[in-house]
This record gives sequence, C-alpha cells and structure tokens, in this order.
Amino acid sequence: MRYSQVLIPTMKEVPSEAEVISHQLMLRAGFIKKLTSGIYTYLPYGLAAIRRVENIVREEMNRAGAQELSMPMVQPADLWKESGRYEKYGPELLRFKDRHERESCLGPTHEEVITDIARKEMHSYRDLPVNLYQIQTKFRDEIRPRFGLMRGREFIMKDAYSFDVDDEAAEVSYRKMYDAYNRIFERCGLEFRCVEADSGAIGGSFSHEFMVLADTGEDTIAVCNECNWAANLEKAEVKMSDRRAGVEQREMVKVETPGKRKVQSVCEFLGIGPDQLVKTLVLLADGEPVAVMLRGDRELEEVKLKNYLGVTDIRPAEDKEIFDATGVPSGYLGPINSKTRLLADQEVPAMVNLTVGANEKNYHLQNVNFGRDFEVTEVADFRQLTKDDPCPSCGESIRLVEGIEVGHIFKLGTSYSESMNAYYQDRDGNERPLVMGCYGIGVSRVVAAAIEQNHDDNGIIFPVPLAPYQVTVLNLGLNDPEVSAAAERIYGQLNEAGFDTFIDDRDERPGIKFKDADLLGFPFRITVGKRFKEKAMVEIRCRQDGTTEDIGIDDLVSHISSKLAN
RNA sequence: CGGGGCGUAGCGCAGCCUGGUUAGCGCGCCUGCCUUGGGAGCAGGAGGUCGCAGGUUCGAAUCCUGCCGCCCCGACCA
Repeated sequence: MRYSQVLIPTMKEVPSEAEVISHQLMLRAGFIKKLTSGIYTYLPYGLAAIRRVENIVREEMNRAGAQELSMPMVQPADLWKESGRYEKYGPELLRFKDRHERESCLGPTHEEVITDIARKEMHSYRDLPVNLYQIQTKFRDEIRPRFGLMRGREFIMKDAYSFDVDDEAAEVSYRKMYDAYNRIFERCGLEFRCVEADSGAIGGSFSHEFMVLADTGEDTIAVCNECNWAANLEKAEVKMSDRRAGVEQREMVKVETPGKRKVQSVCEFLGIGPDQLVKTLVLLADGEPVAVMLRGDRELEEVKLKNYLGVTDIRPAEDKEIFDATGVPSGYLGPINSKTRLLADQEVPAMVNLTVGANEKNYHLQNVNFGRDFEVTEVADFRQLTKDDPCPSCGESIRLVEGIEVGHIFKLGTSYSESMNAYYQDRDGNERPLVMGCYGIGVSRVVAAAIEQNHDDNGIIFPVPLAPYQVTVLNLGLNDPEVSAAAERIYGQLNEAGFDTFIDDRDERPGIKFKDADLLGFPFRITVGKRFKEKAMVEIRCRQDGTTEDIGIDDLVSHISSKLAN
C-alpha cells in the first residue's frame, strides 16, 4: 500500500475526547473517527487491523469445527419476549418500532435468533453437535460508552453458539472453544489470562473470561502466584479461616458516638481498628432493601450479593432510603433489632467482641457477639477478595492485576432451548432440550487491548500478527531518482516475497515519515536515504526492540523472514 | 439516572467574568521560495451559521431562558 494513496489521517496532537492511551493512539493514528457517542467509523488502517483479528478468529473457529453464518441485526421483539429477555435485558437493548408498528430491537447478542434457527432446523440427535458463529456488528446502548473502541455502543463481535445432546457433549464443545480461544489470543501475540468469571446477564452456570493484561483494564483479576488459579475479582471466592476459638467474649456495652457515622471516624473515636468493627450496608435489590454486614475494612462485592439474591439490579441505598427502610439514620445501623432482611459476610460470625451500630442515632454497641447477641441466618461470601487473601485453590499468595475482557465463554445449558422450545429427538425417540453454549470475542476491543498493551511514547507497537502491514519502506529521496528507484524496488520485492508492505512515498520531510512510522506501529521499518547513496545500504529498524541494522538490498527478504520467524 | 465540565476553523486552545470596529493564537491545509535521516525556515493565502432556538440591548461569541451534543465522575459508604 502506498501512503500517497491511502487515507490515514494522523495527528500530532491528542484530541481532548480521548482518555486512555489506546483511544488516543487510535485517533492519532487515523484508525477511527467518532460519529457520535460510542459509535465510530473504522478508517482504512483501523479496519485493516480489525481484519487481522477477524482472520485469526475465523481460522481458529473453522479449525475447531464451527461454521460461519450471519444473522440479522434487527430482530423482532416477539423473539425476545419468548426468551423472557425483552423485560430482563434493560435499556441496553435498543428498542424501536418499524413502520407497521412492529416492536423490534437491535441485537446486542444473538441467543434468541440462533435458538430460533436451532428449533427449526435441528430435530434429531443425528444433527448434533453443531457450532455456529458469526462476526458482526453488535449494538448495545451502554449507559456510558468510553475509551473509544474499548466500550463502544456499536462494536464488532464474534459470537458462537453450540448445540449438543447433553451436558457431557456440551462440555466437549465448551472445551473445544476454550482451547480455540487460547490459540486465538496466543496467535494474536497478546499477553492474556483465562479466568473464572461471573456469567452475568446472559445467564448460564459456568463461564471463563479471556483477559488481556494491561494497565488500564476495566476489570481486576486475581491470579495465584503458585498454582494456575485465576478469577475475575467479581467472582473470586474468599477462602475462610476460622479465627474465633479461644477468645473471651466480653460484656456488651452501649457507647455514645455523637456524629460518628463513618467507619474511620467511629474507629478513631473508640480507639479500635476497622477490623474490629462491622458495618451494616443497606442496598436496594430490585427495589427491596437488604442489609449486609461486613467487616469495617472490607469491600462489598455487589456481584456476589446479586448472584446470591438472584436479582437483576442492585445499588446502595441513599440516606433517605436507608432511614425509610430501617428507621435508623445511616451510620448507626446494626444487627440487633434490625427491621430489614439481614445478611452477613461469612467472616462476621467468626469475629469476637465486635463493634456495630446500635440502631439508634449517635450510639454504637461494643463487644457484640454472633450467636449470643444476634443471629443471622443468611451467611455467605459477600466481600471482595484482597491481595492479602490466600489463593482459594491452593492457599498460597495471590496478586491482583488489571485486565481487559476480550473473550467470554459460557455454558448456557437448556435455559434458552426450554424457554423457546428448542427440542430434538434422541435415539429412543424422546424429546430433549438442546444443550447450549455461547462464546464471544470482542473483535474491535481486541485491537484496542492490543494497543493498550503494546505501545510506547512514540506510538503503537503492533504485535506482528495484528499489524496491517509488517513492514514499511520510507523513501527519503523522493527527489533523487536513484534513491526513489531503490525504494520502489524494495517495495516491489517485499510484496512479491509475500510480506504485507507499505511505502511512504509522500512528498514529506524525513522527520514526518519517521514519526508516522512509529505512530502507526509497523513492526519493521526500512529507510532508504543517504546511506543508500553512500554505501548501497538501507537501514532496517525493528519497532519492538528498537534495534537498527544497515543491510544490503538483496539480503532484505531473508533478513525479514528470519526476524519474523522468531 | 445523579453530579461536574465543555461546545469558537480539520486538531489543540484564547477571547466571555467587565457586551462595542474586519473574532484571535499554535498545529494542520493551499501557493511560492528554501530545506531533506526525527513532526524545519521565510513569505503569502484559504478556511468560522462562535452548538441550536428564543430573549435582553442601539449593539451579543460575551448577559438571560430553553433545547441539543460531547466529555468526565458516581454509589469506599452505613
């Protein structure tokens, strides 16, 4: 490709709309152009990078036995009503009516459509297993789109759906996708981890997320330093240690704590540590108030609570709502004489002589003990794992890292096939629901994540497999026929040798060409300029490690080949 | 949804508080000269419904009202 003929509008300055580095670089390098909030045009160079990812995904999906198809983006609401998600999905599902007043929506995902196909076309165990996938634009009306392609409203996704005769067979399909995903992200040249995850709105029993490690991930993941356990923090199980034995239970006392409402101020006032205090948080779960007891220095993990309660929406109550629900102003809540449904983190019953709110303004209770002074029947793991907790799998130390979710695989089971009547006949003539799995990859997000993970002050450092062009040739002698001819010859040779080659043949000064080459992230840069005149050599520079070498034209092809080989 | 901020040339911004000629600056763009291994220099030039609509005023980018768009933050707390 010739720079003189392609639209790659690079920018020196950082547009003020971009917060994270991948977004800034994608704008500066002319990958994308925003049309409106969360919706972008993919310009030629950005699209080329997306195609790289798509091709890898496609090859590996096909290799894993999946078949490509393409489903409609506009979907009838009836289908979503059948699965029950028309009500459940929330405002992320963009709904509208067509000219005949038919309710419709834009597909944020395609379980309904694929299940509709399955029930119409898969009637026999002989038809199974089947795995169908597509690579397609999705629309989700995100509350707050941000970070460019990282969380857009419109984005490119590969989604696959498997259908099997039973759980065991579905397990095999799931495993195939698990392996395929590992191959895909390895081939992309990305540093990633596969973690246990929450299955969220899609539903289902079990899921893994594929996370690209980067400093600005939207998720935090916990990783064991010893074994191979890893989990999304939302889901990461806290392993309990019993610490209760042998401590004397003191007599409960009521203390006045005027104006002390926050954990920190109560602790300072009473001269205790936050690990001796238990806070009582009030949340609204699908509108119903729920109180949760948690050690003072712990964080509530809302996803765990949400899953425990089986609700779709959860949020902290505001002060007024707290008072309405409990009759107590926030800051003085406790378990004794609580009027609200009360849950406790598993850690709380193991604590001794704890301090809690007295359910009375300006008073707390000290030396309160579970079993003696109060009971809670609903006890579970509600808190967030910390870096100081042991690995729930092997008990060794863990660390927390940031990750960008680029892939997610789910075992769906039969929830969709049952609600939508997708049954097949088994060998014995019995009707049985199809057992499903679904598997997503955020294709456009992979590009963003790759840049987030691979960049420096000068711009993008593309992993070779994702680079739109592996090598760029800088013609620094546009007005020098000898140099230009050499640059063109090299460009032709490399193309012929099968490299995706770019040539900067613009009438620009050298500095601009160097800067743009760095910004655009070509893995290799060949400079044809004065050194060619002097010594008949050109310079080849590796973007990744910054090494440069002078080399004769005839050695270029073999040199690049060997570089790319490792 | 709540809170905050911003909308002035392709990009980044100033001007607004305290209304008053042709609305500025840097980058980019066009023309010419010059320069040619890390975003050069000189000279000339093009490009603006100052987000939209209404209002106040002799006069509005500037003050007021409404609308639209964009960006950021948000439930560490009981």
